[in-house]
Amino acid sequence: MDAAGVHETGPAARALPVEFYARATLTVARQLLGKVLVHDAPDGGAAGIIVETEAYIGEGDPACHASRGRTPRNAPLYGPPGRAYVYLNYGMHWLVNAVTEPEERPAAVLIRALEPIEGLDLMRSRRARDGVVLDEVRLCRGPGNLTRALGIGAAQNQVSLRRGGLRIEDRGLPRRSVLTGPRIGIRVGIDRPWRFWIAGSPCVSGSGGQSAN
DNA sequence: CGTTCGATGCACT
DNA sequence: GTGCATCGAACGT
Repeated sequence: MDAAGVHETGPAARALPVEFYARATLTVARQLLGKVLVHDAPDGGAAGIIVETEAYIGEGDPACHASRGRTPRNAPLYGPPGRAYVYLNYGMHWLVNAVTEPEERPAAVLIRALEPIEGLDLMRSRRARDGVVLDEVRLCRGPGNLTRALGIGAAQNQVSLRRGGLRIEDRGLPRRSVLTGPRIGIRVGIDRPWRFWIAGSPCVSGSGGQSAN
């Protein structure tokens, strides 16, 4: 609560509660669309609207990191919901997930793309490469790109998404129509339509998206 | 200890 | 559409 004890209006109030994450992963993946991923880092803050997600669910999902059982690396998947699971992929890209489901049920939602809304200049400088200026649409398109733009890395693994520098907030943005289709960038489990994105958003990765639903 | 390979991004053909 | 950069986790000797 704030000083007046009336109503809390800061970041902590807008951050999604643990109950949001402690549900079926497909539900969380869909409902994270339109929410805002925020990272207040030492070198500055930046934020964007989540426009693309993918669900990775349990040891029975061959594309989920938990498919071969619990390991030190994937331990965050087995931990409490509402925390971040951040790991290095292909030796160069940090990918950020929101851990879902009740504790001990390994599952998470991969954040794949954002529409940048805050800290655009900082994002550009973080992503600057050979002096090329990136347009807003490409700034956070792709899971490895958005972590770089937001300054997310190993230090954010397992942090709470409810308080602290890394948060996901509900800012009451208007609901937009959602499409679903197969997950991309994986070689197994492509039969499951567990990718979700906001229809028509230019910031969505891959083809941007025609598919069913 | 060596080998494989991945929830990618980007340049290039 | 193909190839490559780059590295640590996982697994098989």
